[in-house]
Amino acid sequence: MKTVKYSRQRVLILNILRSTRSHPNAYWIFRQAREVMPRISLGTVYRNLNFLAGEGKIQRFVSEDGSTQYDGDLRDHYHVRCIQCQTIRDVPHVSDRVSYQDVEKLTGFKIYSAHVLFEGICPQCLKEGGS
Amino acid sequence: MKTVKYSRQRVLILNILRSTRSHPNAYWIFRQAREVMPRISLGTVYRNLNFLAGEGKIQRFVSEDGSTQYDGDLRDHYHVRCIQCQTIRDVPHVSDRVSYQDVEKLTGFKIYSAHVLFEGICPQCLKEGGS
DNA sequence: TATTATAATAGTAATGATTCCTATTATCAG
DNA sequence: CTGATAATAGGAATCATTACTATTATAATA
Repeated sequence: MKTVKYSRQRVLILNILRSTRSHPNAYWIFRQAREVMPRISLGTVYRNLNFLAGEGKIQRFVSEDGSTQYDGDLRDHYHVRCIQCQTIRDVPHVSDRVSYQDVEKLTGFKIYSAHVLFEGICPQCLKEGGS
Repeated sequence: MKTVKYSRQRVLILNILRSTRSHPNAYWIFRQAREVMPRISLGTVYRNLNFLAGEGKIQRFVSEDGSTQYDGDLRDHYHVRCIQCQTIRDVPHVSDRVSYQDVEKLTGFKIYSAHVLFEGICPQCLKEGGS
């Protein structure tokens, strides 16, 4: 049987992701990791992010600019993206819940998860933009 | 002032997208377009898809495999993706609505749109998979 | 603690989607 | 019909991600 080995690299990557509230991409995580472990390779970062996502230890989602972003926060929450500065922030709690049952009835799918992404303009850009 | 010119290519691409209920990627649209206009280039397809999305004439969203998919259906609707065969289908109507106002209060963002993506296993794969 | 099978790594090459560049062509206002 | 210029075709360039391979680190077991 296949035994998973928790390398120092794997543990480091998971810790980096858990210690930030942002939703970084692989390259950002790579640069952070280099500060601690100067010879770690970008391929290792990608391999582990995919592994951790497969294990359900982190969340991944694909952003508008084509790159993938990762989230160490597993609690069920939604996201908002600013269409001007591209920042992604968490939505801490939303009163309305989208009903899995309704969707299952309508589509025949067995539903396991839902991703909700709002788009708009963040307070910062609203202030600066003027409009 | 800049006058927009509606080239035959642009019109063709929009029509292809409106005549399908699938959510194709740029390359699929390119192949369809070639059937009608054999010298059209992939760059033209990309340029026009971006243009049409900017005009609000089509919707675009980024799929799990990193490629972008396009949708000619502008009515407000949700999507379901099958995590096995990767197909994306529309969810025709959902009773619960996610409240923009709540999100605006919680985040300070001005919200313009929301994308909802459910993930699960489609009827086809449920049947074949057995589990 | 030492041995050993193999999972995981570093470094680099390869891939694939998308954008950029430029000379040429098509569109449309007058 | 004509001129200004928006848009195109084709190909090169870019960027994120994956694949490849020889080497190293991990963890089960003796």
